[in-house]
Amino acid sequence: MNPPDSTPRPPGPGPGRVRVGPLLRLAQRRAAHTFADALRPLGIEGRHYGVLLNLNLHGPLSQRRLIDLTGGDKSSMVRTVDDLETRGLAVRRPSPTDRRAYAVEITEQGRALFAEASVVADDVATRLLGHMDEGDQDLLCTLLERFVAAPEA
Amino acid sequence: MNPPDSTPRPPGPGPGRVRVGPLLRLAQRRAAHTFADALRPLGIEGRHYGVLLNLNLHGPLSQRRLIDLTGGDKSSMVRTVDDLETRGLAVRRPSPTDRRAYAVEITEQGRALFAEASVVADDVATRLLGHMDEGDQDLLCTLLERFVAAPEA
DNA sequence: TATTGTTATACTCTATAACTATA
DNA sequence: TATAGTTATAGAGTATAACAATA
Repeated sequence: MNPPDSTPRPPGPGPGRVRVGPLLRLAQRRAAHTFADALRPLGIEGRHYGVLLNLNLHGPLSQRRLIDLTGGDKSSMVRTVDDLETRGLAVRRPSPTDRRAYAVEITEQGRALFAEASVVADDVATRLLGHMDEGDQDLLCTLLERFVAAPEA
Repeated sequence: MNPPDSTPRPPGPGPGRVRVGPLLRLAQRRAAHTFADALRPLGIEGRHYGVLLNLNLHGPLSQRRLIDLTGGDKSSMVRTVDDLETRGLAVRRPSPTDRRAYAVEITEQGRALFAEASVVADDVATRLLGHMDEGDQDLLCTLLERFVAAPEA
């Protein structure tokens, strides 16, 4: 039968945890679209920005390490680093410690474009988070950091 | 009426709102993989679970409304509802108020499988969030709810 | 034996447009 | 004119396996 039980339960603090998957999906899509639109004039996409951010933060990294830090798989990372190298934003140098690996390094041009992109990213973040309390904005980022810092199962 | 930013963020290695994009990407990938693996034995994917969850929560919904609630686009939603209907987990009924639209409704079988899937989802959520403090787990979900509840730009 | 990076391939997801029937 | 849903198609993203060089 048709139970008139259409109880529109408010998304209160109740059964939230099972929704973490669907919620992350929605949140990521919203952020990805906004970022993509904003970065398009700079000629890069989110995946490029993520790599530049980590190269700028941590110094030269192997593609393996970049995959762990930004997500994706080996073949995608090859394409992303190819793109960055073609545009002169990063270079592949031989790793000093592992002859199998590269040390992908950000260039001067890369740093310059990353600085531009960071202004854009900050503006995007402001738009994405602007409807939330200021404290909650930082809290969300902090909790996301903790979430992704999970020990590998 | 935001007060002037009296709490300056450390611009250095701190959380940093500019990282909300890359962080959401990482978080979503982690959750999506874990959910997909766990739901596979039940024969559904994350997108199906998201639709069932909202149908169970809100009652019959148009495909338009489902898109707003779960993300995706019109063609993807057609496929997802097709899948659910083929498996007898949901049915398309004519909308009582709009003859263009369907009222997608969860079936008895749908509720049964959703109950199973929710057990799985809860287990997955426990694994995904298990390394965080209990309070932080709920807080993350609550903040994600607020994040995706942004007024459409 | 395992791992880094490359290449090739297939598959899924996404975006877009055209179309209908309604509003 | 605009919207709900369908269909078709192209493009991007993703997963997978094979391979060479090195650990």
